Amino acid sequence: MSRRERAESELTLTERARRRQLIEATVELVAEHGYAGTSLARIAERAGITKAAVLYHFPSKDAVVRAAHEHVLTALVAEVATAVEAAEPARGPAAYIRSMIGHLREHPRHTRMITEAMTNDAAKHESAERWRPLAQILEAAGPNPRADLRTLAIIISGGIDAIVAEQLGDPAYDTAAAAEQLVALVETELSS
Amino acid sequence: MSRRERAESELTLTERARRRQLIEATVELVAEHGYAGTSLARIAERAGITKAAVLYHFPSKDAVVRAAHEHVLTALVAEVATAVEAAEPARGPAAYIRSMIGHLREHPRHTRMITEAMTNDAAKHESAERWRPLAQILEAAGPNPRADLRTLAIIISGGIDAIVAEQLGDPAYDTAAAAEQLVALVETELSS
DNA sequence: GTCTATACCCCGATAGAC
DNA sequence: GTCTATCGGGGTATAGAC
Repeated sequence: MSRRERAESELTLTERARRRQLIEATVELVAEHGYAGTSLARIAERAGITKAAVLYHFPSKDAVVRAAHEHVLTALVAEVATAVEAAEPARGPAAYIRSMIGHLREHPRHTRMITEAMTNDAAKHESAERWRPLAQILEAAGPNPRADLRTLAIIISGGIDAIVAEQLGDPAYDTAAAAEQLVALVETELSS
Repeated sequence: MSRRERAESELTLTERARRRQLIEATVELVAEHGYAGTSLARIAERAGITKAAVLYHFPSKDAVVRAAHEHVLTALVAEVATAVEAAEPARGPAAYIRSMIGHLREHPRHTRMITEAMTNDAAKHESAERWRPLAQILEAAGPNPRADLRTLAIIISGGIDAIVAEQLGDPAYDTAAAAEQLVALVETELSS
């Protein structure tokens, strides 16, 4: 709803420590019990304070969860961006797919946090924020006569989500191999 | 958790009418307000009875929502199965994609109900129930040297979900065109 | 067999004391 | 900055009216 009221630099030291502590507790709890199973009381308990104290540092439960979501998303976006920029444009889509699936495989708790956040209405994230960067990467990879890049980006994102979700339910599922298969599918399409 | 205790035929007339009424009310409410925004009190209010009366017909709120979810899913599965069986095996994947996206476009309320159910823990649906039938359709479509069919099925399902979700956020999005693009992608892959 | 009334406990949030 | 107290509302369980 509203932007961050104060800049990070204006926060007290203890304030920043508390926020970080609460965010970490929230990421763990959402990973373990999902959004609905994560109550203010549990977050407070894990941080050693009371419900009301949590609501002193954040205006609402949704704000806590949103902060935790952003924390985790920032790390993901940074890693994917680095990987894509390090690749030559033609391999951008492959770098995007591999780094995103790889990051989520290495941070399963973050994964649950992100998937939970996508569904709960806090996800006022315009879906465009998800597909537009990928569509640009696809465009930079070269001319593509056949596909609408928005739809292709949406399909790829959905495929990534489904692969990652599959591993959540079946830890033995080989997401690296799945990533390679998705990469092959996309590169075939881009050169068709 | 447990199977249906009594067969449909053993239910009272009023019981069946009430269940249907409650399921319809729940589908509408979940479509309008999401799972979290759908309370027993609202379901009861829309049906003209009290919370406790709802819990006479169903053992819990989750059971009501699960019944509503199954109701909607049954219609989807039936339509898709009919379309796939009517197609020659080689066009099975195309029929699957087109009929599923088409059905969800024509029943937006069902769509919200299904996507909400997928995330909330009531989704004890082994994901295998989703990808295995599609993997069989892919297998029946012909020999496929390159792709692991489980992963291909997972990617296709994710793509379908993402396309349908996109339309929920942007009603102007052309899901029919997106379906054709996904069909083309899959058929290219299957003939590679 | 169908339903109402009631009561319980947990949740998110607010007010105000320390 | 953190607490207790309290509120409205949620899901659930039971007693008992009809």
